[in-house]
Amino acid sequence: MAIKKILIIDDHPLFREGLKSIIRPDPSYEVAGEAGTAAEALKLVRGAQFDIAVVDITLPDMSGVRLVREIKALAPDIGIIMVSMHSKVDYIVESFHAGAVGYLTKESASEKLMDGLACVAGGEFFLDPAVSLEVTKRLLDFSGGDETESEAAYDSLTPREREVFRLVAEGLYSKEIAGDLSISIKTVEHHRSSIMKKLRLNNSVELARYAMKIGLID
Amino acid sequence: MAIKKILIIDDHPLFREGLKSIIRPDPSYEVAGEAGTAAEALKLVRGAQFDIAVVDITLPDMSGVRLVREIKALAPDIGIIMVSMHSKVDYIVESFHAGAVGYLTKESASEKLMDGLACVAGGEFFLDPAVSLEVTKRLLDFSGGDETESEAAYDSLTPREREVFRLVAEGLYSKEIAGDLSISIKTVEHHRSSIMKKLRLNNSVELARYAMKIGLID
DNA sequence: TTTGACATAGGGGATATCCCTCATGCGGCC
DNA sequence: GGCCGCATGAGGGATATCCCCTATGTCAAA
Repeated sequence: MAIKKILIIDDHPLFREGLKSIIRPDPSYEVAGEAGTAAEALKLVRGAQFDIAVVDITLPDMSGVRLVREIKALAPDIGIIMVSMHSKVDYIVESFHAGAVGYLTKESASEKLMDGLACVAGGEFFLDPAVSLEVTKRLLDFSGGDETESEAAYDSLTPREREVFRLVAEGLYSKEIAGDLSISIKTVEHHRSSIMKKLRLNNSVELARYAMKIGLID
Repeated sequence: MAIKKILIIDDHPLFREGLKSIIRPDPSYEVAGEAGTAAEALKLVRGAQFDIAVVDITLPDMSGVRLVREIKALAPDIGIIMVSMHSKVDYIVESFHAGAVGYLTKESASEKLMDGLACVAGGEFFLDPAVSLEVTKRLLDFSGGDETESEAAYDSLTPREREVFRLVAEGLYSKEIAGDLSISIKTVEHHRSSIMKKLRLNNSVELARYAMKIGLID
């Protein structure tokens, strides 16, 4: 079989270097490209053929989950392994729904990465056993209401709502946001209300957490 | 000169593996120990001699900055390089005040790590040039009021306050927290108020962000 | 033993939030 | 033209927040 070409997408060069060091000893694989942003990654995907992409779930310009969708749209045959800081069930479920076929956390041991590559190269799914317990449950009951909930929900926000969303999450009061955007407090509150309704959030703290979860701030 | 013994402290095995791969080719250094938690790290420092410690600023059981202080108390001669996801000025200033002599971000290129090791081994300070601009300013005016602000401030919280802190940051209402802890709403509000005063926060959203910044939640 | 820190609890008040409803103007779209 | 999504704005009300204040019991340290 031909050597598998791998694309590494992570905004931390030091981490990319680590992944490359782990992959390099195995002659079955070749790191054929690396990107620090989603934009760079998409450019590479358009310009060359890759067999496997290793994608960090948090990127500066786009969430990793959304990037997965865009990559799969351009190159449906590419196998995608997600790498995340967190082992949150939601992320994993979303990643698989978006088209990923592997998932491992940065807490994983390095052999896990090679296991994952082997699985994906062989056309199988791969899940870090450390997190697979709770996840398989969630993956199995895909009838259970909202699938890609948080990501899809965020997509449903209007541009103005996203703007207000960010400012609220930054810790500004409605009053300050109104001043910044030169609109009335009532309008800000209306947007905030719409945001919380769409994202099913109960208060500003949850809103801030959500914003951080999807990498909108901090 | 003898081979420099290095201790790597980071809660992500994959990242530790990456660092080891980068260091391994250079025969001047030897990764003589690694730890995933502050507790493990301190155990290793007590049991063996290390020349340099590479410390991640976010650890599960203790902040990297506090760990630096504890390590320096046990082994004053050890050279400490901080590695952080963020290039936030505060972190860097705090790290140096705590006793670190090097700082680089995970955004840094891998050669930077070796540069840093060489500097520290030679008894010099090391700062990733990418961030040194704004930092040198702050490091020079060390008279400028609050030094270790955010970390020292968090340390000043009482156990009960930390408990309430976490629950507030999770998005619970004072009412719910009062129920959880079986105390009155007024007491919860009092704790919350003390927390915000000590940490100089203006509202719950900032409180949540602070909690995430220091890795208390999510 | 007195002092001080901590956790507890409450009063009171200004302000912000959260949750409705309603209304207007502006663009697309069918 | 009529419909709909979007941004804008307002009114009103329940609840939470944020900011003061005082006060009590406990426990450890000085």
